Amino acid sequence: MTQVRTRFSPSPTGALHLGGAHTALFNWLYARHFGGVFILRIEDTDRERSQEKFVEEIQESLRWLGLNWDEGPYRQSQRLDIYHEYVKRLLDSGHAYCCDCDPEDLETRRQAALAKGEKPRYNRRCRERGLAPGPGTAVRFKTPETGTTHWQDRIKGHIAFDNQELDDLVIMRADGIPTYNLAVVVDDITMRVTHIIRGDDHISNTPRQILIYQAYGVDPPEFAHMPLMLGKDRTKLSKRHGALPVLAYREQGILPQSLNNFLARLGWSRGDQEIFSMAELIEYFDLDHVGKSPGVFDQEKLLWLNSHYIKVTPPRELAALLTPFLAAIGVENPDPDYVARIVPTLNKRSKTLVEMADAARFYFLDPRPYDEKAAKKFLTPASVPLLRETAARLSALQELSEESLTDLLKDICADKGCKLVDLAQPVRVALTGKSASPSLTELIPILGKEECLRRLNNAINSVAES
RNA sequence: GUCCCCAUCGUCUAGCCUGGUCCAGGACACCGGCCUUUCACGCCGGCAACACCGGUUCAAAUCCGGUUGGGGACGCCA
Repeated sequence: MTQVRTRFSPSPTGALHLGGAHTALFNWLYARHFGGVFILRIEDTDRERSQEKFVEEIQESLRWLGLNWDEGPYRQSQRLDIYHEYVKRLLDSGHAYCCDCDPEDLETRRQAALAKGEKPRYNRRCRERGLAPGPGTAVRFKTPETGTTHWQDRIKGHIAFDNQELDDLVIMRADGIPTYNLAVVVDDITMRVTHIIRGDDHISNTPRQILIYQAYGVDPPEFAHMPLMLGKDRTKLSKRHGALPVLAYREQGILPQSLNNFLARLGWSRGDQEIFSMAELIEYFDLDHVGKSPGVFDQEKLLWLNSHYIKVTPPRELAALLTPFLAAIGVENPDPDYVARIVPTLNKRSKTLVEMADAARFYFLDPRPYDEKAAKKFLTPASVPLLRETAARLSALQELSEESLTDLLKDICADKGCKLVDLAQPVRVALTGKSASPSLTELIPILGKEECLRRLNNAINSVAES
């Protein structure tokens, strides 16, 4: 069996979005599953809209997701000579012809046809004129006027188009730049791509491309058209649905593994399994279990996966990922050991690294000013004796451990005749500034005795002042 | 409009190819409860779907046809 070769071929006209990441992932997984080659190809034949910064951003996005490529990035803009040669071959073999129709005229005809509810199609004015190549002359593919073009799609099954439905598409513009359909085919032939996995919005391009393969006498690769990802309103996913560029998810504190797992499970499944490591994804991924129907992007599920991965990622590892987010709340260069210690107290209560950094604030910064509602409710004159007692006993405590602290808190309650919650909440606000936090018995040892005493006293003073 | 694709809980999906084990399973979300020093986690339970019509068959979520609905494509964009 020949080696599997897949490719991801974005056009750098914008940032890499979820949909792009989805197809990139499927191509990557398929290649990795079969020990094949994953190629990155930049389709930048649209000079107007292509931008170098997007080429960079796309690569950065793929790197973040861990979707490494084995070849490329190739750029179509640097392969013009190859396309010219291939166009010439089509011209020479009579599979293509030159066309000097006025683009503006064509455009008005198109609009008119669409307005009348007809399928816009080129009238083939130049098909038999035998025009010679030259300035102002585009090249069109001579599509067969009869017959059908069909293929066995690896996801959708058998698909057929009447050749009559296709028209003589432009394969090279008047300025000598090839169009998408020509460039893809030439690239996929020369790069020996074996499987084309792409969004099903490309289905209608496929018969045209197959015809071009046939004109070159080359067997087309396998096609697999994956269902599109839709927004909540079931239309093509876009910004309005809250779908963001891939890198925006990184900024929001989503782990790459969460996004990969999410994207993999959208359209593909393996029984009831929801959680997949990258290794499992590579091991199990196949085209046979890719569904045919489109899926809706569900932010909630992504967050659920993210909270899962935040929980299971080893503290040291997560600490490293969290550190950049700590910088955002003003904590620069924190001690890695200290961060690793706080992680286990926060990972069950955070859905994103942004949330986690926010919840970690009190570990680094003074809890004042206290959360207004929390202070009003719990830092009351009545709580002062409890805070004093806690400070006194804490100061006398030899060893800060969960057990000793649990005992300490319970003893105070027993002596003062109060419920644990009535003691814990004022202490919590004093130490963290909020009414919700990690458990006191795990946070106190991390803050340390001195710091806790300091905060307790500050809280007592703040009650006195108010 | 024309062509193409699709159709199981609100969402992601298993099951469909190789009809019966499915009065349809899992997960997210949601709603209860338990646990509990707060918030979470966790655990237990609940709600909730085979788009519709017809056909084939002893038997259909599963096969066939149609209807409806949704999506996509119709560029000298990709």
